[in-house]
Amino acid sequence: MAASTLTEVARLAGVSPATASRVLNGSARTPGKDIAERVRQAAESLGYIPNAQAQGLAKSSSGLIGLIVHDIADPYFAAIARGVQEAAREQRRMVLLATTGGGPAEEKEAVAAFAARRADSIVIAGSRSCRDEDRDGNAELAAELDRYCRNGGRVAVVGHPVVGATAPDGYHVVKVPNQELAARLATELAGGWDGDFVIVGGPEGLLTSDDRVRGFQEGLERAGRRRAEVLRSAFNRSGGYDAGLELAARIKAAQSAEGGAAASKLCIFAVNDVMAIGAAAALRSEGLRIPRDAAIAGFDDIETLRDFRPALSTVRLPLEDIGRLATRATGRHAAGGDSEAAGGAPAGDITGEVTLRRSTEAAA
Amino acid sequence: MAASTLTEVARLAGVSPATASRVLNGSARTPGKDIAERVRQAAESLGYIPNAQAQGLAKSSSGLIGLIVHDIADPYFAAIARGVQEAAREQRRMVLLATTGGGPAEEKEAVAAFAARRADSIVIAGSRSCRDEDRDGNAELAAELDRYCRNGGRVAVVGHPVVGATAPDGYHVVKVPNQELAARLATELAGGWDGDFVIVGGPEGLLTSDDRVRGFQEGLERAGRRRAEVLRSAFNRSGGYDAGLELAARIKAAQSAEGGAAASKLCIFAVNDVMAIGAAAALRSEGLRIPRDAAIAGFDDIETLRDFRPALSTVRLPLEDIGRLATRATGRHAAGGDSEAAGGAPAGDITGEVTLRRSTEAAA
DNA sequence: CTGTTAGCGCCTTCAA
DNA sequence: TTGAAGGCGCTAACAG
Repeated sequence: MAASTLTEVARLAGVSPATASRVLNGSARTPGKDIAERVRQAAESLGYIPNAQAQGLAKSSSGLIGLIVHDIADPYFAAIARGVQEAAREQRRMVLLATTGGGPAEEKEAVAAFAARRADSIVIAGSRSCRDEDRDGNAELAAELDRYCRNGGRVAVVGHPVVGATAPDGYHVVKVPNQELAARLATELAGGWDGDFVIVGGPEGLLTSDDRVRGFQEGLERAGRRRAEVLRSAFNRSGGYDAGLELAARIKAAQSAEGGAAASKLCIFAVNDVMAIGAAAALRSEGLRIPRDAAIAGFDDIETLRDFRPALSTVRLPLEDIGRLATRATGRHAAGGDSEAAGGAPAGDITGEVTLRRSTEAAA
Repeated sequence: MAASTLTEVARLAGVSPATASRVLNGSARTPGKDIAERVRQAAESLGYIPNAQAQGLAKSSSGLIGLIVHDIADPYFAAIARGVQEAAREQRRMVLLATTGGGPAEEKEAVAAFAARRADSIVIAGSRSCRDEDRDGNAELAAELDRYCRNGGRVAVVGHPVVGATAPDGYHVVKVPNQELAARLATELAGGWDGDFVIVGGPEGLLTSDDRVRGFQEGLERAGRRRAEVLRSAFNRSGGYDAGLELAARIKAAQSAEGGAAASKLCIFAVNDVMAIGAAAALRSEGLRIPRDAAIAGFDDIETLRDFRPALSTVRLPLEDIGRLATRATGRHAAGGDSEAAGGAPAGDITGEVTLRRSTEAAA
């Protein structure tokens, strides 16, 4: 009742298993046309499906690519996953999914699990952290990755290298110019905004968040503005909401102090779209309107959020491309820096685009 | 340079591979404490990672669960995927992801690929179709699933059984009461709405869409209202947008004909949230406001869309639970209908909740 | 309680 | 070109 095997196919076709194998997979070239046809028919009639585990064991390569994300339901990761999936399909590989909630300890476990399954490569998405509490976790993750690479595995990390990881062979980083883009966003915003800026950031030590905060401050400085205060909260909608409540209180206080809405208005930069949406919801729940009482901008340009009103100013990141590129970087043929040397722009060059929309319009 | 093997560990510990295996995995109980400790140390010092492929080959069971979705970046599927992922983790299994774009042909390929990898079970999410063009595809998919089940695989389908599939052992359907919930939505809506209803549905033959359309009509009827006209378009945001444009034109025509906004207003039911958002965007782009000029409701209650304004009336579906349940239904210990017989409510009973929000408020 | 012996299903040298 | 033999790493029956 178990699935039929290559041996059975061979027997039915009256050939040796070796021959059957040669026909059904493309080792050299398909042997004698008549023989080949017989084998194929036998396979067909038995409903033969090759056992990938056995193939993998014999060839020691599995056709698997492991993807590690914080949370697959987060639209940011879902978009990256789509890119990974597409690229994997091109390479005729399957993707193994692991969600970790963001801790390096879980990430380490995921890497080990992938290694056990002999995944050919691993893509790690999700912000790295350099907080003290994550020190040990990071070190263990780095060690695990190192071992994986030494055993011939390929790794691509989105954003930042794993903290403390040496860069062994097969270790790629898909860099995302968070800092530069945040700076550009700040500059453009400063051009049309008189009031002060506030940043709603994630916890200190989250590299992606830190980059965006730093970049935004730089951009402000470049535009001759004073640095923005930074509020810290969770790197998700609820964090944004909390910060939003705090800000709403301040705004209302300022408004009543100055006796009118003519007060200098605040422009809020949340380090990702989801936080921005949370903050906006909080302001709204306190009776404030955007952009009348405050402006707000995010980062990522999450597709599902594009219909949000007022339309959110943000930085468009090509999330799918990021996933695709990371995956391709770990492909069999992507080992060397050839594409970089030959084609001009390195294949891993991600770029984004500042996108100003209504949420930061100066007009009341 | 390749990862170290069990044999190496055994040799280093001075025991037989069998013993090492017994220690490192839990077959009976761990042998002699001293021996066990030695083996564990040897494994540790070699950085031993068991080869899951080899284990799978030997035990003929892989610890893999395959998940088939239309598009992982679609928040509906992403939410289900999260549930699947969680349940898989509980069962110490890993999830293999396949995205198909919705065609039965691709789904069949995915099933075959999972079968090749010897996935223990498969979860299929995404609407079934009974359109003519999908007839052959459905048949092939059904055949493939059948074969998979006969070989001992377990399958759970979300929503509807695969068209034409006999129900072999190990084949589960997680039913979603789309029709009933849509009916309830219609009834509740009818209670607070005087005007006419229109349905924005997906293409005819998409079972989920059809169920929701049918249910909504039923609910209307039950409430003593006349049936709604049904507009057909793509089962995604852009389909909703197209339909929205069409409706906007009608609404404006009606308004100017009656010379005022006092005309009987339209309530639009889009068969899923994403379509509803698309339709809402279209209305807005034509200068119409919700719920002033028309009401609108969706289905699913997608999390990312909850901050949309005006808040969307919809039917909350426990997407994560659905994924979890589907996964559990295919677990090793979920074979029989025991849970159903023993625990009262069948484990696969999904329920939803009508959630009325501002988008369908009658007040102008 | 431990070691020995066969495979799991396939691929890949090697001879023929 | 085709077949025979060995092994990928592990587990599961036996035997000791």
